[in-house]
Amino acid sequence: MDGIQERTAEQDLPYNVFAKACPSRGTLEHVTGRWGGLTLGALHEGPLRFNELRRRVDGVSEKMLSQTLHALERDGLVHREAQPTNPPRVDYELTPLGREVAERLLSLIHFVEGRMDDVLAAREHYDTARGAL
Amino acid sequence: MDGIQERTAEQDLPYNVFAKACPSRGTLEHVTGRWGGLTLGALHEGPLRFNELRRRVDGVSEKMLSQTLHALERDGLVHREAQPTNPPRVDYELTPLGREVAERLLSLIHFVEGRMDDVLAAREHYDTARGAL
DNA sequence: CAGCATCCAGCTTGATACTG
DNA sequence: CAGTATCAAGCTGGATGCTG
Repeated sequence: MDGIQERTAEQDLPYNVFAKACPSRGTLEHVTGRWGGLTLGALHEGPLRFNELRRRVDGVSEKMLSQTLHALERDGLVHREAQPTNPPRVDYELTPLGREVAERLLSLIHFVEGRMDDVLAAREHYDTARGAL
Repeated sequence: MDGIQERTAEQDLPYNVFAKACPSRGTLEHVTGRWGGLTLGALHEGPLRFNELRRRVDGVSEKMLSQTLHALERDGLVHREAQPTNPPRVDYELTPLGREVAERLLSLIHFVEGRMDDVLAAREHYDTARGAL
């Protein structure tokens, strides 16, 4: 086995996602939510403007992207840079903290992407086993 | 409104979460969803029975846990071992694939937990800056 | 271009009750 | 214990229209 840190989930941290009332739960949800993860992932490549981001994150609506961006900015993961030009130009980019979060997220995303064949196979197996009952 | 197929600066993978129609998107959502992540995190410590899991994942309802577990089992991330005893006993545990996913997820979770002070500070800053307008 | 406000369909969720 | 079934409520998110 590789040298994975074999710690049991609860360490002596002040914050614990497993507790319902912990604020870390909320932040984790912003990060892993439907659009949060994809937004952070897209921004990991570099700064993007609002509509660039929208095209990049396939399927997101204007409203949801705006909402997502606000939540991430509030959590200090994304920096918003508005230029008072006409037409307006606004760039979004990851903060150093956001970059670290995005890296860990991307590690998960890429892993899942890389193992989709296994997942799909498991799915098929599960479904046929069920159908046979 | 078709999706962008082009990959970004990413690697050359057949699956791409950024595309709306990619099945990896669904799996990623099972994994990072409201309860999926916490469930995988809890199971990373070892096998747990249904109600143990419920207690561990604070706030999850019976129904949501059941639903979550089914999705994860179908995706091949969790293994369900039922013993036909009375009263019934069912153990859930991660598959090897599930363990790898859980590790990456936990890396993210622990990172977020460890930086919550920064997040909370950013939040406060954002809110007071807004309120001042 | 970069958004905010509003409306509302429908999906998600939580209670509750019930089964094996 | 380990779930399933059902139903109401509420939140999510898309469409639309408007502003600077």
